[in-house]
Amino acid sequence: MTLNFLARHRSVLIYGASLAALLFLMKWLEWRFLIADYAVELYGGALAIIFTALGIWLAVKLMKPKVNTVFVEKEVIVKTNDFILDEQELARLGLSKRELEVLQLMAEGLSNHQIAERLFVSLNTIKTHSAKVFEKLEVQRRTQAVDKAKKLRLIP
Amino acid sequence: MTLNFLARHRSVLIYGASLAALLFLMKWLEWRFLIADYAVELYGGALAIIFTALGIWLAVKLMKPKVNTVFVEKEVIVKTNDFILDEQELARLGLSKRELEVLQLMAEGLSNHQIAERLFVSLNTIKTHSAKVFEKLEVQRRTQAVDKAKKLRLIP
DNA sequence: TATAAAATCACCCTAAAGTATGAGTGCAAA
DNA sequence: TTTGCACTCATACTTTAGGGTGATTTTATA
Repeated sequence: MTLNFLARHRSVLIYGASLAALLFLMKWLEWRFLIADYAVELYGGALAIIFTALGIWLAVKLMKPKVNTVFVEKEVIVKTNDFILDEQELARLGLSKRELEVLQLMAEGLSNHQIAERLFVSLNTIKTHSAKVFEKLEVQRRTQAVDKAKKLRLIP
Repeated sequence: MTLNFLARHRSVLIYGASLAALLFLMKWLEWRFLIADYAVELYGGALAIIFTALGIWLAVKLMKPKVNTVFVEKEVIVKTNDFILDEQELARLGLSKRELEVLQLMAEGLSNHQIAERLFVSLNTIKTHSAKVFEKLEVQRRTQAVDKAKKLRLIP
């Protein structure tokens, strides 16, 4: 870490050290030939060097590494299954509320008998309704009715 | 060459010039406040602050900010109604190519007889395949098989 | 080459779906 | 009040689907 720092700021340090040395020499000569009246300059010079170093150290310490956030898009494929009843088609075909109900349950895979039980009616009633549904959808069997109803968006 | 040197070491030169100017100022102040003995502490304090700031400035200028690159995955929802076969589910259930074929035609509303004709096989073959499909899907009737297969994304 | 799985086919039987015909009740609109 | 439609239910019959058992051929893999 320190070695790394030294390596990277070699020029600055050398410059600083040279300047400090020069200052020191200048002061030393001045102090040698005069009394301590000029000790202030030496004191000031040392202070300058020390606090410069301190400032550098603080900056290094406080500096936060810049974070570069790169967003990578990841596609998530979602099948849209939002069903919206085609009221217009429903009206056009003239399917009654009950007929649609039977069709829906048919599509869910219920047998006629099961649908009858679900709706609290007799099996005959269900046969009647499904016959009517087939007639209006112009189909021959439940699988055809379901397929067509899905395509016409009558059921989800 | 010289310009290049100046450009690269601009901060250092500025620092040096600043230091020199400050030294001059120091000398000038020393000479001006030679009488005021109490000015030493104030003088020293100001010097410390100035050179700390200068050090920080120098560090910021010279130090290249460390850049941390962080990769963040951002999910992009792609809504589609295009049918995508769930190969995994298909494999899990162990549906054969032929079985899936029969299931698809079943969902289209074809009777067993019609499917047989379409695939150039006998009605018995279709019954066998559909029986196998029901077994693997754990259902009892074609409408149930179709409903489940759609939900499992085996058929569109 | 042997083996397992897929594909194909047959036959028997039952259950479920689908068709046809008819009837009764309730409700809303003309 | 009458009429038409939706809903409900019944009966009889036909067709289709579904379950079970068994067999043969084809295909791919170890």
